[in-house]
Amino acid sequence: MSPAVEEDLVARYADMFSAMGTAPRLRILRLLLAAHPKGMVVGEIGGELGITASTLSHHLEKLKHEGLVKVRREGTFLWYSANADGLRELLGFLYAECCTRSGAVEPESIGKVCC
Amino acid sequence: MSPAVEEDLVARYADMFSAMGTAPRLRILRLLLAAHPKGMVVGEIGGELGITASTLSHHLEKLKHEGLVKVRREGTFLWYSANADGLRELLGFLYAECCTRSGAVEPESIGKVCC
DNA sequence: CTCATAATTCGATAATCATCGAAATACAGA
DNA sequence: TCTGTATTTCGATGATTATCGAATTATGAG
Repeated sequence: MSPAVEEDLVARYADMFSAMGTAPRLRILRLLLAAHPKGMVVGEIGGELGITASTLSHHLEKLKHEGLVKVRREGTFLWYSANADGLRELLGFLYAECCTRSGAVEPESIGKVCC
Repeated sequence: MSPAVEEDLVARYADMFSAMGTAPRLRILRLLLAAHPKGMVVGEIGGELGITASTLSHHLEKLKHEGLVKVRREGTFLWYSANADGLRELLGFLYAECCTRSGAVEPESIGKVCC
């Protein structure tokens, strides 16, 4: 991978981490993961977390923009759900940095994976 | 786990993600992981990444405060290194959310772990 | 076409953040 | 103790961010 591309990737992952870097947004993401793959309607998320509509809309926009959630419309409702592809990519990056590339963290300690 | 404690944990993980949520800090962390476990001296980090001393100091303080790096003094030099415990905890959280609790991401897709 | 509901966009504000240069501190050697 | 180097702290500034209520848009039902 060329250095420039790698720099861009790092910047992109930083943005993804930043999107998860506030309690309200991380709670939203957890909620959507718990409701995966169906996801949740905006109003239900707001009701569950006690976030006003406009604030919630901005948070969802940010999460969507960084590829952590996706949205589909169903009539007048918008269903937000976790974006598995984005999360897998980010998790893979963190795993590679911590385990594969540096060996700072032992894979077995992350969670039982197999065997 | 009591709900209050879980909320606190989520807030803490959010702060850790936030610490990784800017390109300069994520680059610092990558650099320290690559130099793990020895770590690097502040001046060397700054030289490598082209960050002024005072800015770098603030970034390192933030990473340290969130438990992502640690520091030891050796004479007049400060050696910063990745904090494996903090990273393992954060990686474990993300893994649990994405793979264990929700099944949104398949463990095998993260990286070759074993078998 | 009008109405009601869902959600976003607008406009604004207070708070946090990233960054810098200059000054201060910490430490080792002479 | 004085000097030089490493690093942090101080003080300040511009930029971004989180948040809110009000206004607007989108959609389907009647």
